[in-house]
Amino acid sequence: MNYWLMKSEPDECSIDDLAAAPGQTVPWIGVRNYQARNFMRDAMRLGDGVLFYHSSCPQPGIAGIGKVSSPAYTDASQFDPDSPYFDPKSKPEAPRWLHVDVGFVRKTRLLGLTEMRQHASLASMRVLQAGNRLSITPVSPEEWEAVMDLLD
DNA sequence: GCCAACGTTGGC
DNA sequence: GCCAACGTTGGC
Repeated sequence: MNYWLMKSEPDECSIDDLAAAPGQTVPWIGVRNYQARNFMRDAMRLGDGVLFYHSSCPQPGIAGIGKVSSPAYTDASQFDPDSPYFDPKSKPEAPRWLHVDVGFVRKTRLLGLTEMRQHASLASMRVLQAGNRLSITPVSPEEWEAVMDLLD
């Protein structure tokens, strides 16, 4: 069992959108960063825990809990010229980009970024490191537990 | 809207 | 394979 923090812009998909989605599951399409892709392809397992993080919004922070609900599979949007995620260099016989599905577990209070920074127990989290831009980052069991303690 | 960080691209 | 230019992310 692994744990992850996954960033989503609430304008595109908020924790409420995830809860309201068919099957309470959304395909995590649009990842166009190799490190993040490799996490999905090589390290994610069904049932892994997900901290659902709202980014690029007035109140960035952890907004809920999700879970990995599919293995990694081809992201079809890379072949769609009308998609903002279109990648003209990706070939159907060798797809570059993959994604998993993420399922809803529960909504939490918003654990804001500024509050996260105030807790020494979270100081090691990748999302808090200067210059971090990765949309998917691993979370250690200790970090996961510390977040759960703060959410309860 | 600013800007720091950092990944990607492409010329050489 | 180096590295400057450029684009993107994302908090503020």
